[in-house]
Amino acid sequence: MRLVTWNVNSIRTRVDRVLAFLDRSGTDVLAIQETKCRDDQFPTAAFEAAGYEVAHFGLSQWNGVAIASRVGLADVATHFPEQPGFAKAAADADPDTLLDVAPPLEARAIGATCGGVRVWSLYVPHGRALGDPHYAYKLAWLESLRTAAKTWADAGDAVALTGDWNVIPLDTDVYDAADFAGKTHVSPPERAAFEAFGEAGYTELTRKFLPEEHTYTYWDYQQLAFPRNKGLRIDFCWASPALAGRATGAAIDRDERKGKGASDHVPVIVDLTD
DNA sequence: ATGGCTTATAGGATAAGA
Repeated sequence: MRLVTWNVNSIRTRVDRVLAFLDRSGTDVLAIQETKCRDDQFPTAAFEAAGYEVAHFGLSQWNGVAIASRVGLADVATHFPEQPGFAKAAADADPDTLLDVAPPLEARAIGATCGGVRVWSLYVPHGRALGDPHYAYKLAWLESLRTAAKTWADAGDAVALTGDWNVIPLDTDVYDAADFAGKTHVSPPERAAFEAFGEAGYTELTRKFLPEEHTYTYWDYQQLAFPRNKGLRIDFCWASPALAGRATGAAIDRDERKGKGASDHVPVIVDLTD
């Protein structure tokens, strides 16, 4: 089974490019992030015409996650257990006035069982800045996900946690680590929250097969980042113990960043035996 | 060329991204 994750940065803008990728890549399951639309706006018919079932979870123009599969799509979940919510208004307000009003859930996780694998398409919160409420939200989100992931691993489930993790795990995963000093994505708490999945028994499959330094999955739209190869490695696939041994390879489709109308992220591919 | 941000929005200044 070929499993791909791709932050498409608007599915409505990118649908032709995504369908062309599916057509040529042999993808069985595509985990999509940043669809930037509501469920009723998602181009479901185009995916179905290409032979894929789709589950999408989108609440507004922000975030939005989906799974497209041609090997089955069952038991869809639009959040993981204890997934925290976030609201700017709530974050800005006096905590004492919030009492026990829970911040709303964001569309950042969707899970489905595809071809015998429990696939989660994940869009980890950005964090915005160290000390920002969104940064605390990011760490809490990752901690809750790790707790859930540990229970799945302990149950022996074949789980793929694949998506845009918004963490740069190593200094060699960024064009210039000095440029990110004091910013999000590289802070020790974020890196620890990411590596905690390894401590929970998971294996990051793209690192296993693509260990070369300065291997990127994202290039900013600004300042000629792609022609200058000023990229980041932030899209990953963590596999549970029951799944990791089935991995046979990984690839990053760098060519997808070329040309007009590219997303700022490229597809990240892993191959799994049945 | 791989080229100096891009996307969405009760619709154009703002929020968000990394």
